[in-house]
Amino acid sequence: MSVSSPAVLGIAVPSPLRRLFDYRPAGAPPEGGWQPGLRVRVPFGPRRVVGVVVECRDDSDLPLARLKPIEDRLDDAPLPADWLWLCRFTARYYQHAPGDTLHQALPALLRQGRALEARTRERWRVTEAGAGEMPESLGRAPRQAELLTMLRQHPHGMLAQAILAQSFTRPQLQALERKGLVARREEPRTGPADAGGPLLAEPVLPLNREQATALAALHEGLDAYHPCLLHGVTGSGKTEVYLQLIEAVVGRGRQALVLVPEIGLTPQTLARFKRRFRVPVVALHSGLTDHERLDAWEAAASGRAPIVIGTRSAIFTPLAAPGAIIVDEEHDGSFKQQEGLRYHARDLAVARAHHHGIPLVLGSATPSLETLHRAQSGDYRHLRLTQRASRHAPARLELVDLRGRTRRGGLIPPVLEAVEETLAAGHQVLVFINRRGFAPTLSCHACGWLAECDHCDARLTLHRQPPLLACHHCDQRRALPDACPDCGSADLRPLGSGTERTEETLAERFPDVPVHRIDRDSTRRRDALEQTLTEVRRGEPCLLVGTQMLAKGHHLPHVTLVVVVNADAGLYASDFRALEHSAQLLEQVAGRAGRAAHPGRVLVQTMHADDPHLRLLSARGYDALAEQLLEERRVAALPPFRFLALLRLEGAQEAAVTELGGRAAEALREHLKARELDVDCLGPVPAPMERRQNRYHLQLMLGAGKRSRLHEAGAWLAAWLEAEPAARRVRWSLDIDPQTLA
DNA sequence: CGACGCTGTCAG
DNA sequence: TGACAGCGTCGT
Repeated sequence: MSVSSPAVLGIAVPSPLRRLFDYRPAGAPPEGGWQPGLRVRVPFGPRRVVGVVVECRDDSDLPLARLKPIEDRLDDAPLPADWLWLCRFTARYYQHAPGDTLHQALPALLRQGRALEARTRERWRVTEAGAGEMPESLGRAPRQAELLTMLRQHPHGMLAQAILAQSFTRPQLQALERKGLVARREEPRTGPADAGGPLLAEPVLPLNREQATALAALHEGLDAYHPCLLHGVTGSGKTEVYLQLIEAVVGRGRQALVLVPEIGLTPQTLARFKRRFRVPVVALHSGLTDHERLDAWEAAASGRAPIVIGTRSAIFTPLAAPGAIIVDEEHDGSFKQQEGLRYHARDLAVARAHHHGIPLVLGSATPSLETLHRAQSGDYRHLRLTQRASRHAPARLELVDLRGRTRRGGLIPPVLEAVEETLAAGHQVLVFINRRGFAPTLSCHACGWLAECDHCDARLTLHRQPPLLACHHCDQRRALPDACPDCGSADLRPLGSGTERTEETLAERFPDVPVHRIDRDSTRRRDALEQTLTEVRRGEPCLLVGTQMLAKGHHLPHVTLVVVVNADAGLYASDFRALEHSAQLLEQVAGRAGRAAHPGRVLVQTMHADDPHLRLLSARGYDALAEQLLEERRVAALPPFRFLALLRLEGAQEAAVTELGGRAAEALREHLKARELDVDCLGPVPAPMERRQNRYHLQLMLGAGKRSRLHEAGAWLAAWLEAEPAARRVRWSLDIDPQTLA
């Protein structure tokens, strides 16, 4: 087959510019000819960068003579086509620069130009000759003789690493190799995908009727795009369904990709997957080195890794034989990247499963309203798991009215009594408080002064260990003042409670019981969280005080009382998703209670015990509230009934940001009117926290009933901004399907 | 006079 | 985004 050579290569280079750059091919084309997916090194301005060929064409907007030739070709074969497809889809959908998108989706070493090759390890074993009698030639080489003896005891050979660890040397190995007594072999680092034999390393767990029905439904569609919401209460055994689906997928020689929330990729979760299967489970987490990450990427791309499990960015892992995608806790906010390329891994999972024609499972006890809506409208199959393994009904939320009650460390007397009773019964208590630090802020009792950040429109949080005032939105840290900077009074008092203060109060009140605090400050040390949880799982009575970190994933079978210090944060927030997220969080926290032999109680402190949403959640649970919220969204024309995009603008000078925002809105409105596009444009309005890190934040909201219209308007706006000189002094980004309006 | 920082421009 | 040029300020 002759391969024609294109005159022009459209190349994605690492830059925020939303276009490809054209180059002329140079040097020998690879065996398969020039193709999208090949990496090249190209001159770009004063730099040399690694780019990826995206288009092979015969013409360019520029005269061919003005195009620079590429400097170097880095690959013989293109990067995986499924990966390139997803990157291009992502760049288009999120209106992001193609080069930047591709680079973000590539392991660091590939980004730097490193070759993509299977990383191997070296195994040595004795040859037939070496297995016979000890040759005389080794009479004067005692170490070689010892080495040979050792290798003879390992019929499957030994890794070079292990041999060298026994203080043998490489020259000794090579000497034996020259004598034909031992041989070396390179083997893949992760074992071969299929060594024959059974797939499972442990038996499957028996399924209840609902699980069996769900699994059967999933089995029906193994060869087609088949999206399902696996809607199962905490403890209903979603993971077992995933595991048995994966068994079927891998059994057919395909690969499964599992996405989990950032907080969900715990050693425990991973251990459960690894325990079940005899095939390699590749985990992609933040702790990997660049080499390990490249290794994992290669293992997935080559098909050697049948099971890939990872957080948000793992959606960009290429797969040789995709068989299913599972998104666990699909409602979790960590699937949405909140800066730069603002993609949602769950939504990309949907697109990817559709592209490959494979099943997709979105699992959650508290599905996002988006997913719930699509399940109800028939886009997704709705599979429910309502039974808990423990046979106790999920704990109901009991609302505790805070009005007019004195609080100690955030807790009122009847709640403290409930804590006492639970501890006395030999159980554990979890106190959930969504504020780090000692207290939300410091105030002057004489004049009402509040400690505020110099760089943000925010209060400084009071910390006690170490004692300081810190801003949770920027890096400002200040020493504690001795007196009020306004009136000089020395009567400065903490206002409200954070984890540190609640911990302190509880430790004073219950001196005989250990109090463990779990938040970002206390678990900064690696493994600190796992250590504490191991301790807690031993089951001795104790108190756990923590933030969101505690709400998700972790099994705490001895906790029978959960206290939510304050449920009001999301109740009346301006963000239209705040209530949904609050309800999900409360339900998740409640799910921590009473998983073992004892039923649980969940006490929810609130200033708004009469709030209808809160009452509905308490009386009838998340599903009922979700129905209500969906109805409200429909009436208000908000997602999932309408599609949104948010233009965020930020800059050091307020005037420049405001001016640009105003003109962008005006230009867009004119365009929408002229083209009769059914898209509305709200703003510009200051962002909820207008000043952050001394930068002003402004936003413009676009809404449309049809995705294609929104897309068109967004693309036009991005193009306008790129062509606008004033936009260079203001940082701007387009957030398609924004998760929060902050 | 050179060191430094700010701003504007350009990238095929 | 990042490299660099052009320009102004400042310190010795």
